[in-house]
Amino acid sequence: MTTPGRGLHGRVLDALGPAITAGEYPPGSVLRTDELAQRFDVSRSVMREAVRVLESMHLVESRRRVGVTVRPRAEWNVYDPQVIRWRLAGADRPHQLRSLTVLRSAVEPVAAGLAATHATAEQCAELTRCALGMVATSRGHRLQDYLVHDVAFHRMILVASGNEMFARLGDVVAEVLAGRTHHEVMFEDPDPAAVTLHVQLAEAVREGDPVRAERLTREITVGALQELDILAP
Amino acid sequence: MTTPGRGLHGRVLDALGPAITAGEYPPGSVLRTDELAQRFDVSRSVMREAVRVLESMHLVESRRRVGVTVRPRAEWNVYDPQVIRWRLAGADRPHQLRSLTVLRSAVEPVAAGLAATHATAEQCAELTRCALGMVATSRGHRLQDYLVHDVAFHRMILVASGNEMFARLGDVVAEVLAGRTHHEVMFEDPDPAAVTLHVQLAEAVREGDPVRAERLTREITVGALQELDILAP
DNA sequence: GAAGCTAAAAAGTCAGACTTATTCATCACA
DNA sequence: TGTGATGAATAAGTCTGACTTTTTAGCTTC
Repeated sequence: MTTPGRGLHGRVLDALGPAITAGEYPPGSVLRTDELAQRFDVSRSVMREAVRVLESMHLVESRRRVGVTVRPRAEWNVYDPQVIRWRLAGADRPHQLRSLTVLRSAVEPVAAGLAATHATAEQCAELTRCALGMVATSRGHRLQDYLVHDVAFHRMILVASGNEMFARLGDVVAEVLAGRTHHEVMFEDPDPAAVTLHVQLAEAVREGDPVRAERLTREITVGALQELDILAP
Repeated sequence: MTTPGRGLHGRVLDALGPAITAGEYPPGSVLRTDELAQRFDVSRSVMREAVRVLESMHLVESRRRVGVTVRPRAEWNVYDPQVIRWRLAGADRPHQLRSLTVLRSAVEPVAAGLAATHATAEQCAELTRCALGMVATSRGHRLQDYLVHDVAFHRMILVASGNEMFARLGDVVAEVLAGRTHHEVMFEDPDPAAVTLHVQLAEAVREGDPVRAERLTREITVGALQELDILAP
């Protein structure tokens, strides 16, 4: 989690961002900087900085003589980690979770395949450590500890792929896994089959078997998708 | 392409963004707002807005008493369309092009599979139109016209997938295809085999055959990757 | 009814004064 | 000698008020 409230403009963003992404101000809505500044009790300069940030996320568009217009959802920078967090915290969390899980199902298998050929010895070792950690915490209602290893594991796969675009999805995957553990599914211990798949995946990467690594990851992500289907068919 | 120079702070960004992403200010470099404001001949308020935007892209970090620090590349929001454009315009364009093409190879096949089951009749029709347009412009050095249809085709696949995360990669794919046509490979007419694959893909989606759609798209993206290997082995 | 003019509205810009957090160097004390 | 407290310097952060610029909407005129 990033620092919540780095300055006044950050506070404003923490209030406005979630409101906009939640659809509280529907696309086309017009806000006025001065009015917002009054509402949040900050100076116009601070408000302007906040608007600039929202603008860079393509959440709003600022035009002279008209005001700050909320843009349609299709134009939002939905890969911005901040936007993702705001949306995950809001009402369309289930929808968002599904979108991201589908993205994972596309990216992670390919990343795992690349990791099998590119991973360094240290990365392989770390991967195995994570898998063992998952095994060790997979029983006895230690979901919180399990999550830590799970996140580290998937993050390492993405980093070890050697592709920076994949690597930067680590935070997204972390959010999805955390969200799953905290609010939605998984009230009991994780599926033993899934744990085994992770151990085997670490093996495949270590042995430099991209085909097997990709196939195993596909099984993992299919499982993640099925979890969602069970929850919201 | 977005509007270049929407206000003074935009001009500053158009100068600073490319400089930072090009590594002109290496990670750890410290800039001072006042100095930058002087250099670009703008007021401090304008400069502060620009810094806030760079900060929201995780390109820099602003801290009291120390200044504006350039963050390490690994922390940049590399999915921000603006950042992508800056980097594609800079020195590590080849590296960036490769990263993005690998991303395409992961995402597009899955998107095509989803499109085969989710695409509306109108989307299927548009897809076919695009494919025919590609055929029509595939000979006689009409690369510019070909590109338009190619971009529209891939964009439609991503949109028709029904997943918003995929849909938002349309701009990225457009940048990659445009970059390829304009500067790097493709001095002659496009590969006829690739054109055929697109026609068949439109077919597969129309017929609702996800497996075939995914397989065909994999062939297309493998081709795109090979093009890069030929250029920079 | 179309073209052009005018006035208002809201963002954009600037300058300057002031506040606050953070760092670094100095100094006293153990 | 090392450690902790003190204080000054520094750069970002904030606020205010005046002014500029662009764009729209309404009105006038032909």
